[in-house]
Amino acid sequence: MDSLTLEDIARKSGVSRSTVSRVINDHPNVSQKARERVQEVINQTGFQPHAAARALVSNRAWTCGLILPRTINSFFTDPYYPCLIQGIAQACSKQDYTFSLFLMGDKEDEEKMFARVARRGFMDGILFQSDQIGDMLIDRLADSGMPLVVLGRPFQENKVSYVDIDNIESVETAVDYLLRTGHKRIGTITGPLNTTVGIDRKKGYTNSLKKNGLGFDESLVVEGTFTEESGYQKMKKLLPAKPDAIFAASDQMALGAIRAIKEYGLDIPADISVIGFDDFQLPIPPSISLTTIRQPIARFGNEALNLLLDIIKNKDESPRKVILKSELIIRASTK
Amino acid sequence: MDSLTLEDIARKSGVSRSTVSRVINDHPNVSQKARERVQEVINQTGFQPHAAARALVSNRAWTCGLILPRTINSFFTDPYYPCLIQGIAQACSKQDYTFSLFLMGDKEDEEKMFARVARRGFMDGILFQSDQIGDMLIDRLADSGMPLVVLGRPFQENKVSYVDIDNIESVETAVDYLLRTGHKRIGTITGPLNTTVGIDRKKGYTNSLKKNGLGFDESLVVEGTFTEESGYQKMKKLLPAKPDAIFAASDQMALGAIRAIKEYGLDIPADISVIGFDDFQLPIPPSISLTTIRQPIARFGNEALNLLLDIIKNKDESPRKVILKSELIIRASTK
DNA sequence: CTGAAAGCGCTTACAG
DNA sequence: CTGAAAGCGCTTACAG
Repeated sequence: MDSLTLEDIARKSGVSRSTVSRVINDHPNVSQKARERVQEVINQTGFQPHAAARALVSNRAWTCGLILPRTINSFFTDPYYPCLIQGIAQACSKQDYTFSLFLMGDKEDEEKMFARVARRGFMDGILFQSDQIGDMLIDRLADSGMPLVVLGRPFQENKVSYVDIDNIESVETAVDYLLRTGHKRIGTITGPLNTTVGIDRKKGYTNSLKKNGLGFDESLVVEGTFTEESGYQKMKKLLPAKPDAIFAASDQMALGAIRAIKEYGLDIPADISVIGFDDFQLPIPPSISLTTIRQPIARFGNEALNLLLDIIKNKDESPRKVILKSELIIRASTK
Repeated sequence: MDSLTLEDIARKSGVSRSTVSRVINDHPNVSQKARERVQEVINQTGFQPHAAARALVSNRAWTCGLILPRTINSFFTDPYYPCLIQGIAQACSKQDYTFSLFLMGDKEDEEKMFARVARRGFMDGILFQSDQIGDMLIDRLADSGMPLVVLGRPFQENKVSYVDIDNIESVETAVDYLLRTGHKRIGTITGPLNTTVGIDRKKGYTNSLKKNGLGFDESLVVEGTFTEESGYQKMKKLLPAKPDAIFAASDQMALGAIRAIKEYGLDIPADISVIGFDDFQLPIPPSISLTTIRQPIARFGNEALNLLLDIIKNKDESPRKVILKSELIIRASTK
């Protein structure tokens, strides 16, 4: 590792260290000639400014934190997390930012994370994945004054900035669609009801039933955990209630539900229609042609980072929210 | 965000800034009395030293990079990545380190990543997930002089330090076991054969056959991609060859293979025994009781980070390797 | 457009 | 054990 400094580059190109700094930071006040000379030396030597020195003086670390509560069972099986990470990685790369990942397990991790995050000069802001347990942390983080954007609606939605997708509306649309296409007994496998995303998607379901003059049938509603296995187990519980359609709050659960339905000897969509939620468009498409709600996960990461950078730049105090639209994708699992 | 400096703490506790620094860094040369006084002020104010200032002067950023080539299809579906990330996160937390994640897609990401990684004062070292495509990058990274540990055996194994598990030996043991328990026609679904892990696990398979005096039967070997879906598809190809046992190079593929076998109407393990590889011990256990090789994934991350920290501290030049033992876990999918 | 100078917040010999 | 001082490698008014 060479350790050239600005001073070295300045000497080699016959200008002052101020000028070199200006060239590096694309400052306008540099003559064409000087700029070219310096640029040449930089290219030739492969000089890279010292990140820490730069962070110290400019008060900008060019790094943000992504905090994921590890309390979520689905972390290891739900493509949501890799997709989210990919989206944020791409957005960061575009903005010349870097992100540090924090996976919190126990209370101790939490304290350690908090101490490190609080160190000035370390990160410019934080992206925090909303969930039930971690939500206590949101208050602490918000109080610390560190720029913060929550991924998904947090319980304290008026206090912090967040980005979310239109969970309620999109599910409502999907269930409307099922009703319009002649289904009478629509069941749902919800997400965990101690999370806002679980609550909101369930709300979309009940909204639609109510709006269409249908009563709420307890026996048609079960609570899952977003995993394939929970979809499978919960669908078994639902089958005796004889639904003719199912809305599952994630694709993984929809896949599990389909497995249970087939095992039971029923046909999809002839006997039961199934709608999922996610449609992450992975490199390997699922073998089942699933009607589902597509959430724009890549855009989600992108919008979150942009909102965060905006807050960092403008020292904006008032919480802001960004809600992204999802889209119903109709395929072969509904009739 | 308060922005106290060392100087402020020094004033408040009636000592010099040197002494405060010593307290923070646990330097022995501080009187009990001074230490207590300073500690009290620190606790009271919640002072945290400025990370960038510290990194600048101590030449240690307390951050490392984790680089994952995103070229791998299985990134979105294989629990390997979340497990790995968790292992490294835990190890980092213990060592008071932070890690930045780099997910590379195209050539452009690669250049950006490289430029950022090369900036001095930004990261102390790099963990690089081995794979076929990214391996060109390993040379560049190694040449840059940045401390580097590769996760999994890289193709240029003599040039860089790495940690790996005993792929060849453990698979050999597993296939030995199948032979010992009376199986005659053992097939395998390998990993991608342009990766060292794919190659090594296949080698374990052929080693065992050879050692036990069995010929290599082309029709019993197919190449998968580590995903469930590829296990399913490839097993279908394998069934006409009438194997009585299968070694799949990942649990995901084993699960896919089992799906195909059951669909075909055969029984496990009565007709075909199945052994997988991974046994990540996720919070949600798989519904199938699978005989498999357990790789110590949490330890893997831990050992990798420790090796890296060691290299950083000792400026060690000669490449080192750490090989971890896996373990055959016998369950109900073998007879 | 350019350079000399101050300063960011630390750590660490050095002298006492 | 303690403090004054130098210095890490940058950026950014300031004066020209």
